[in-house]
Amino acid sequence: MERIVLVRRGDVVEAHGASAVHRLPAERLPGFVREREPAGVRWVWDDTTRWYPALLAEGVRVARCTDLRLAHAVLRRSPFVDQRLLAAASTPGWDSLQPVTETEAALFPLEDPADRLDPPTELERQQAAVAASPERRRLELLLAAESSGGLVAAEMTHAGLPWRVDVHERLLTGLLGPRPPAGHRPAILERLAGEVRAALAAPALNPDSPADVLRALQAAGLPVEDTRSWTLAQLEHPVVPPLLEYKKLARLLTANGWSWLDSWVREGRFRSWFLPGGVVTGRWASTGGGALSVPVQVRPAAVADEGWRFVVADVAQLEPRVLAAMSGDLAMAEAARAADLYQGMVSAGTVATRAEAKLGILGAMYGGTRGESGRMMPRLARRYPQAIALVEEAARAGERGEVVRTLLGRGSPVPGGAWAERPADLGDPPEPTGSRQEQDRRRRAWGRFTRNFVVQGTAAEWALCWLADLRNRLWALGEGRLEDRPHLVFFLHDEVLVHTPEHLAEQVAEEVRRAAAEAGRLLFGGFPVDFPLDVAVVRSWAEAG
DNA sequence: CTGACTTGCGCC
DNA sequence: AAAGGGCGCAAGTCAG
Repeated sequence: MERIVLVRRGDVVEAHGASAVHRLPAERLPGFVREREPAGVRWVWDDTTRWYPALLAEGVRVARCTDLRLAHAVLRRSPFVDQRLLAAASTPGWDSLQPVTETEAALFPLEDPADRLDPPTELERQQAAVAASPERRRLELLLAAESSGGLVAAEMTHAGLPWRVDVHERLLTGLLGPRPPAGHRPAILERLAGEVRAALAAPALNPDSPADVLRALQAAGLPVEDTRSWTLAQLEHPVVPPLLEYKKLARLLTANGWSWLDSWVREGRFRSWFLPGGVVTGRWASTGGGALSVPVQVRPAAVADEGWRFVVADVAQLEPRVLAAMSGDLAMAEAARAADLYQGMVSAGTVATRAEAKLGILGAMYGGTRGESGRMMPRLARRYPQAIALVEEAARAGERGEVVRTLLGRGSPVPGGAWAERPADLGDPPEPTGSRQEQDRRRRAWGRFTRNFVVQGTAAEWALCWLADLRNRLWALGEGRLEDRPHLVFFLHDEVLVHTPEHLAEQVAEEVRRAAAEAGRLLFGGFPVDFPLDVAVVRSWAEAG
């Protein structure tokens, strides 16, 4: 497989191949890539977000790339890497390189810091670091998956998630009333605000101000310290129903109301940016429109095009299954043989009820030590010794300030300022009796983070492999441009949406399952753990699950 | 006025 | 019923 490193030099692009360097004007790049792509090329560039959108806009899709920014971030933290091999004058530049999104580019046409970096030499350092690693194979898989994630993310932004403004607006009008002029509350919110003020005898109350609401609740004699919905729901008072209703609808208005539509939906597509590796654990982040927390409430507006369908797939209980596999815990893997892992634990006699199983497993992965989930731990530790030992060891390592890693070698951050130095920095006077307790509290909190890191991060690796393999399978199902074939339009930790012509939907569903099985093999070889999917072929996202 | 922080809540 | 881990976002609040 030929490797071609692309380098921007002003308006000229240099393409460094194995035997030659081509220089071409930037606008000829799409043609250049299109021509060479069929022969099989791994394109190497500083950062997918700086190159790929322009190629996609010209209808050019690439099969493989190396994203040096993403790879650099992984290698710099990996305990599998000898950091000396990565060191260079430009290391801080690569460390601080940020992905670009269209809005930023348009608003801040500043000189790009990427232009001061040299991709060919960075590639050499990265290759040397991987080659010298005792865990070369794992790192290679992680880097390939991460780069592929960069391609998927750019393609999802390019295609956008089909979104029906008319459906969304009907939904808003039904719940809130007609769209009000700027600066005014929708009629239904205004009515609820009036009911809240009346119930609290507070005519000037601003229900959007938590502090204001808290004062009014306390003045009415209610014993509350915050205004969270759950807190309010515990109270017996006439203000509770209208206030809860107000908060729910106000949330819809501010998070996914008319201005959200104005900002994020264009030409029938919700377009946000997905940022692979945006979370320290390796999960994706997003920017623009809160793409990773699209409420169930508005999902009816995500509707496939005429003659098209969504294939919606999610993995049941991804993280516990990953924990079973990465720890090699055969007893837990046996419970995971059931489509419902928690039910499998009940069948095996480990716990009495599904609710207990869920509580115990979540507690083990998140570090819940109190209440029922804490009481469950001894039983889980007896039954699933390897799985529980893995998370316990990760927690202890974190408490000692050590780095932990995922299966493929993504390293956790060092605790840094998070626990010891911070109180002084904040001017928080260390109380003689409290400071030790505070330190212990911080240590335990970091232990909960590292405990979760190993599982969440390895689950993110599984999901990346799933996505990468699925991307290739989808491409093979169709012809023409990306958006004419079945293509990914959404990804959320353990769930994907594929937009596909209706006649290919069943094939897509099958490929989604095959890709999941392949991801399991890639990460865990022959270890007997299943990753069962819920797959639905639907017109609207709301019909799934 | 801007920017940083807090609060609360949506998603996994 | 959450809790316990990870996020993004909007509005209010407050310091400079």
